[in-house]
Amino acid sequence: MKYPKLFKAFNTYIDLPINAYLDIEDHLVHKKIGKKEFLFREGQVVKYLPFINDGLMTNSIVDNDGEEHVIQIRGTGLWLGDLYSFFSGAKTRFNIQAYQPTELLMINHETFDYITNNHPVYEKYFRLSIQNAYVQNLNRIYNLHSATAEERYLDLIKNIPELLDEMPHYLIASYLNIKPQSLSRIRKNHK
Amino acid sequence: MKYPKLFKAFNTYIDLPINAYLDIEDHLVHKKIGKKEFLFREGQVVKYLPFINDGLMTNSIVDNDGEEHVIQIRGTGLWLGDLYSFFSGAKTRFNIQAYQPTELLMINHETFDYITNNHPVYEKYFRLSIQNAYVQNLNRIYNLHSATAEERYLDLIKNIPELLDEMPHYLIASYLNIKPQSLSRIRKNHK
DNA sequence: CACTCCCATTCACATAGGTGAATGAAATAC
DNA sequence: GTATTTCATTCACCTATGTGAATGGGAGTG
Repeated sequence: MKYPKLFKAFNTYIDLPINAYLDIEDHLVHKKIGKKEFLFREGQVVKYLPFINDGLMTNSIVDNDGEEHVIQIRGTGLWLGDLYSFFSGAKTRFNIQAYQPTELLMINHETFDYITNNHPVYEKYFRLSIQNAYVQNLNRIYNLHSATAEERYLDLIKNIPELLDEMPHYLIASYLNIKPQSLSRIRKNHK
Repeated sequence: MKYPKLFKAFNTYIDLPINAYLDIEDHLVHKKIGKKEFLFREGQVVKYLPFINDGLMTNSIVDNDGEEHVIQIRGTGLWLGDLYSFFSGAKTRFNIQAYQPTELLMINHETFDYITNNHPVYEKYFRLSIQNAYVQNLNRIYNLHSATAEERYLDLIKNIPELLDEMPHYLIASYLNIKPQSLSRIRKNHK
């Protein structure tokens, strides 16, 4: 088994037979990208579903004032792309970017059709996976509504303690919907 | 055709053959609920996928301080439930509630299995539908990050002008992530 | 009709977080 | 190894939004 993390990811929502897993291994597009490198940029049509086999990535949008807003942060063992663009063929609004040297395993359309046709359990996996992501987003919205900046910060570092070392603080601030100065201020109170 | 709005909703993402549509009509659970009535409450396991055939509903969470946070507002022609709870059997975190007399068409598990087995195109519809909802949530998060309270207000009433007449302002304020007093202040500047 | 209750609005004041500038350390480039 | 750029931090000040109290209108109930 070449990619145990991918196998494990599938098995969080379904019981994936080992042969169904092995059938996907050689159809994956393997890609490495470096710090600050973009995987996809706003305006492109996304041709792959990317799994982060090792690394750290952000999904962000740059607004009209040129300010970058980090919408999602995802690390090793998770997917981060734009399902909508992949399946609809529409141009993506998002910038998907690495912030550590990152190793990706990517599924293209051909592979997606191949594996879902041969192993319907994959279809179920992707449905459950997106349902889960959908609810995560609702929870994120709730969090932005109900928690203070300080609470959001404490929450985040509780969940991903290594983030402070692995990602520029100004991006963490953006994800928390505060300015870097405010993040510094909050951190000062928690030393 | 009893429910043209439902037929139209299906046809936003797929081409639904009329016979496939007719096959669902008599399996729907029809329900009417009144102002302020709950469809589902936090802690319940959601047994239906509800389509709003006519009316207006909110999805909200009450925090530890007893404050209600409106996460979603949906009107006629849209779905609003908890897909996650419906498909996983987990208890929902959300309160789904009407704010106008509301007429619902609901799909239960038996009907869902029946129609997706007989007409695979429904499977595709629900997958596309949730992908779309997922991206809407990302956009909502972006909006909360990048727009001021005033911009969010103007955006909202541009998209749903009737909302101000049909829903208590304190809930609109909650959806915008501001207090009712702040909504009043903003509205004063736009008369 | 009178009595509540609920809610939108306004005001005065409080505060979380934003802003812009200054500093220095670390990373990157030359 | 030095120069340059990037970024985290701090500070003083500012502003959008929150808070709590007061007011009055409108809907619902008896």
